[in-house]
Amino acid sequence: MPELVEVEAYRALAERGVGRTVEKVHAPDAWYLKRGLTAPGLRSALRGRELTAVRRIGKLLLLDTALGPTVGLRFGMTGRLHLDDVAGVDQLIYSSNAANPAWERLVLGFSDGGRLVVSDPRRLGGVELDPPEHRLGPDAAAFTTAQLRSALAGSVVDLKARLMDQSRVAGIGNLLADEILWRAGLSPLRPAGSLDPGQTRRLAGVVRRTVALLGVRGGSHTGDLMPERRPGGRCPADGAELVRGTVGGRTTWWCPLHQA
DNA sequence: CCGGATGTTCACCT
DNA sequence: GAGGTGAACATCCG
Repeated sequence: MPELVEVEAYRALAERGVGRTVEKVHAPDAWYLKRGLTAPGLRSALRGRELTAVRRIGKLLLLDTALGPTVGLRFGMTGRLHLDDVAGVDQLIYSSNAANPAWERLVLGFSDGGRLVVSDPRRLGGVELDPPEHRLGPDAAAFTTAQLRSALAGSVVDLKARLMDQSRVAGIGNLLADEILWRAGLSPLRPAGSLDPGQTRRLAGVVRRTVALLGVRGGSHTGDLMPERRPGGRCPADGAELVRGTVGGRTTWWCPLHQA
């Protein structure tokens, strides 16, 4: 599913669109257009505009246009990006890997004949103009220890819930959170504000390294813990049987032996 | 064949 | 204000 890792791959792919001009806008699904946006409104806002930059904050992909609005793309759990029929990621867990034109929620046709396509079977993502970027916390791929400290400080909320709070830290979803906490040896149930300075510094490092590693491997589902997230699964580090629970409203797996 | 599980965001409630 | 809960989504798995 698209967490920071997948959306970063989407961003790199979408770079190919920079410098090209939008000629056609196809937005057949009104549900997918958020915050009052309509298909005619989107069309008139984008047609004839050149893409000047592609950015990413957490799981939010941003397409800047010359003298026009910024397009915000969210991919939910099952959204995919294609550009000129090249896929942003090879495989997306929890989503169908088949292609189906009925799942195309947004198509930007460029004047050179290429096209940028957002397809999303379950329609959990969305498109908006000029999204409120300021509501997102620092990006987990590049944040500092000090930024993580302030994101966690003074909170009694479960550590995992805080890491997934996009307004505090942007980009971490459920699978990434479990992998990070497993690597850091921290229980998802730890009060967020209970980490000492050394633990916070180490966690910041684990976050950055895990994001980078899974990016190289090719997705948020490529963590070492992932194959063991099932009944009877065992900790790859010490062999203890993993515990399953609900933390921050999401299914959570962790090692009761070394995650404290 | 069908019920349950799946993660993200947001509206709503305490 | 901060934190918790549930709805909506549609497909896939057992």
